[in-house]
Amino acid sequence: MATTTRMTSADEVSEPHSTAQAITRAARDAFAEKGYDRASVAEIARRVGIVEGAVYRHFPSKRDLLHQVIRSFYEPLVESTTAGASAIEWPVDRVRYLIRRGLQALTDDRLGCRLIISEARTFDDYYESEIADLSRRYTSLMVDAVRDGIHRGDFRPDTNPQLVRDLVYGGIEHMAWGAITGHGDFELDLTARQLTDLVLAGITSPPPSTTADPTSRLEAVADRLEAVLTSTPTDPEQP
Amino acid sequence: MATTTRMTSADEVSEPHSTAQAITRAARDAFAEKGYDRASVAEIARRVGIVEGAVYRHFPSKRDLLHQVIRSFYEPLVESTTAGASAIEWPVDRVRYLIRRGLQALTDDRLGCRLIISEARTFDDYYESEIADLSRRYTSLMVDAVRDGIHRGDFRPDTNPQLVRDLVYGGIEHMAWGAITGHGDFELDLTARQLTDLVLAGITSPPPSTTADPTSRLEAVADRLEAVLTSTPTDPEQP
Amino acid sequence: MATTTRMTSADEVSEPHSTAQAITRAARDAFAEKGYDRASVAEIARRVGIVEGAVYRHFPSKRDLLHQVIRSFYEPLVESTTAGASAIEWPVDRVRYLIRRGLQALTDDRLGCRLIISEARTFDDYYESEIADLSRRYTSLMVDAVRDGIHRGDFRPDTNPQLVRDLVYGGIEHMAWGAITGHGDFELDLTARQLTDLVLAGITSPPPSTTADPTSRLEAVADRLEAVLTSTPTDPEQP
Amino acid sequence: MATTTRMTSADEVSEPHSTAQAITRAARDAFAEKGYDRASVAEIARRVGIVEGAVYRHFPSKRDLLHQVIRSFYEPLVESTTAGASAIEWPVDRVRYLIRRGLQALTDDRLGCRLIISEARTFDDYYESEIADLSRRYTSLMVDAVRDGIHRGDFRPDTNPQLVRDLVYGGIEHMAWGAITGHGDFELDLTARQLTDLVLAGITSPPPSTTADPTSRLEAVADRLEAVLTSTPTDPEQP
DNA sequence: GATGAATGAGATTTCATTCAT
DNA sequence: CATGAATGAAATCTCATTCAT
Repeated sequence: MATTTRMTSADEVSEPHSTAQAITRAARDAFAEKGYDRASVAEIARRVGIVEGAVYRHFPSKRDLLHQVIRSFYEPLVESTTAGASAIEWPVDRVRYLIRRGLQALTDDRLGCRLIISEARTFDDYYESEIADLSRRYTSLMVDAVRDGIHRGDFRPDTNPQLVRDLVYGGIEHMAWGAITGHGDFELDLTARQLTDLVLAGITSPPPSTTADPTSRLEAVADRLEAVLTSTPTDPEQP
Repeated sequence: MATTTRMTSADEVSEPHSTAQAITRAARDAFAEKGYDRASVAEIARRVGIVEGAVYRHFPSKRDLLHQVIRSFYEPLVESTTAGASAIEWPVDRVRYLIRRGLQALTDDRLGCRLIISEARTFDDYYESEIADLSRRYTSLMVDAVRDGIHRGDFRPDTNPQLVRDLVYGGIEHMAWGAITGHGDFELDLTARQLTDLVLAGITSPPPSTTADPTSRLEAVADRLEAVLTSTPTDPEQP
Repeated sequence: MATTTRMTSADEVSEPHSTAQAITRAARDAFAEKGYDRASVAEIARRVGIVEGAVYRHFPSKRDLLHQVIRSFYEPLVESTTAGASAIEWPVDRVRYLIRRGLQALTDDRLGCRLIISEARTFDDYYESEIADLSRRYTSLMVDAVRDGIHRGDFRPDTNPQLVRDLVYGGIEHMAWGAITGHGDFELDLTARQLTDLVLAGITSPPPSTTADPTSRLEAVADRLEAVLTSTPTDPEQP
Repeated sequence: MATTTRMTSADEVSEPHSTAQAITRAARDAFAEKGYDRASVAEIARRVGIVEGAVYRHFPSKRDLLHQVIRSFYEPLVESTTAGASAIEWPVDRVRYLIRRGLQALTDDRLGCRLIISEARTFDDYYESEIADLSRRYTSLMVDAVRDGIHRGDFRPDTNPQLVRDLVYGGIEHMAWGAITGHGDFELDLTARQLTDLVLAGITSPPPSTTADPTSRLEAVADRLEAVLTSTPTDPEQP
């Protein structure tokens, strides 16, 4: 029975309604290429090889189709990223992971990313919609990681987690446009490392070896030692 | 009488085509609120209080109107920012200025920013257009500042200027959306400082005063400790 | 039942898109009556009994509709005329046929003719279009016939075939306007004969029949005169 | 004073309202190039260098402007051709003249001719208008010439004058299109001669030596001669 | 579920014409 | 007479959506 369920489930996942999936894919391409408004249902149907009306057997409206398309790309991304992030204990590593994962998504499915970047936010009810939830869940992973890092003392206490989130995801989007429009490409590993280094360098707590503070602390230590040592002569319990 | 005529003339000069300007403003609002595609020329005309066709007396096409609107906002911004940046010698300060100026623009004219962010890049010929030029000129200010800073040794030699540009302007855009859509606001001065600090901390070279000095200071500390320790036995004021 | 189905199928074949055909017909009428520019798509749709937009389900543009309309009339005409002309050996007969066929077409479908005459040539790209090809093919039949006749010695060697073509088809067009606009009609057979006679008389080589007859008769006259004169001597004995 | 009046008059004639004339000329060009419907009043005004509304100071409507334009070209042509034709006595020469004059007009002002050919006839009230009158007057010159020729016995009695008119003017129009659209030019003198020769050959009465009539006349002559000759011997010395 | 045709509302754009100045 | 702005009607075309088959 488990097997049966699994297979059914597998079927549904891999090919639930082949037409519906084909429409979703065609819509994703069309929306990503021309934008939601300029991509017509007729064009999507043409890409699939069906007639316009047939689209409405699977999706109640064009707008619903957009939501579906975005969800089908975004949901797995959010799920997998959430899972991946929650398995990493150290905030620094989690930030590193989130940045790399975000860039990876961009490399894997630029059209999907373009959709989210340019179309998801264009509707009035965006912030009440399911997509907005996904977006919030996704970007809050970074906020949480940074907060966590602040708590643990890895990141500066005055770090603004929202700022880091805007910086990272905004930066990725900015790169995305260069990559999507073909002007300027990026190398995943290198970019991930550089971006991570920059951000971490910007928010990491004064590391033992890098800031001025430690030196003064050492000086303080030295002072104390000196004080102690020079006071030793006056130390009572001298044998 | 001559004076009167002159004043009228002056009025005409300072406000040469009040209708054209009114259209530009209405278009900016409409485009920013609903997006280029969903804002109709009819609506823009209604905002101005003229009929649809009258818009075409002043602008040859809807698209041209968009270009005009964006340019009228972007061009002054680029000019003033270029002027401001070129007057600042130190890269660190220039980066600080560029970040603050960018956020300032966002505070000053959110609708204009929204337009650039969400509409300027939606046309196929974007990268061949005048607006793309403005955009390149604008963001290259940051790239140049960072490059300059690398040359002078203020920024790490392995800093990627394009990455910094994407990070900063992408980050600002990301904030912009939050601010524009009303969800989440930001305080200019605070945000500018935090963003600047983060980025500068991320790219600034291990400061000459923090790396070199500490060593000598540590040596000094060591000397002092040594002195303290070695002097103990040879403590003079022995009773 | 199979038969019924087949017949239906046959009907469908012979009248595959009744709406498209209805549009073509309505467009032909409207274009012919008011001219391309002054006949609106809305009017054409109204004639068919559908809404404006429905026309665009069948024809991508108004202009394309015009082309289609012209082609659907012109192509068969050119084909059939070409076939008819090529079956006739003697140039004189071929010219006769072409003239009659041209006038016949005018009688058969004046609206179609009006379209070709007044609308086909109004577009800038006319001479690069398919319709221009048809036109050239059509009128070159006359040019070829005349050339052939010159070769064979039926027509004067100094005949200008292009001139004949312009004369005949221009003349037919001129008549067409009279006929179409209702002012002045023409009787097919009579006009065809007169036109043919005029043109042939104008280009035929000094005809064996026209020269020979009078000559022989003159010869006869001469004979008689000779007879008379020569009989004079044999006539003295007149009392 | 007489001088003043004359000069004013002269001015008015040579430059009655320079603006009005400029508009007429610009309109002629625009209408001829793009057709009446596709040439806008704005474009005509632009060619003149005035604003749209100014056109209406001189012409009550666009349509009226067209009429004016056509008349200003057609009227002189009709007048001069009428005068020229009426000065020629012999029908053959008159036909020759009319053909040459028509082709000449085409050479002199192709745009004007194009207007008449393609625009004058497109209005519903064409046949009630002044332009139609001009057209009738013009083409009837040929009809009259042919009729005259028939009366005098120069042209065949079965010649159809209307047919000749359609042939000649239709033929000229046909050539005109080739010439106007740039495809195929023509040499005035040669074409005029060829066209005239063809038409005259087609309608001229069998010349003294070619037809039946002369033959019978010759026969009559022969009869008389015969009579004379035979009677002569018996008739010489009549007291 | 799919088809093909149709709908109807709305988009951009054009343009002859008017009118206050 | 000319200007410049505006009008309002109409034109072409697009498109999401519906529906009988």
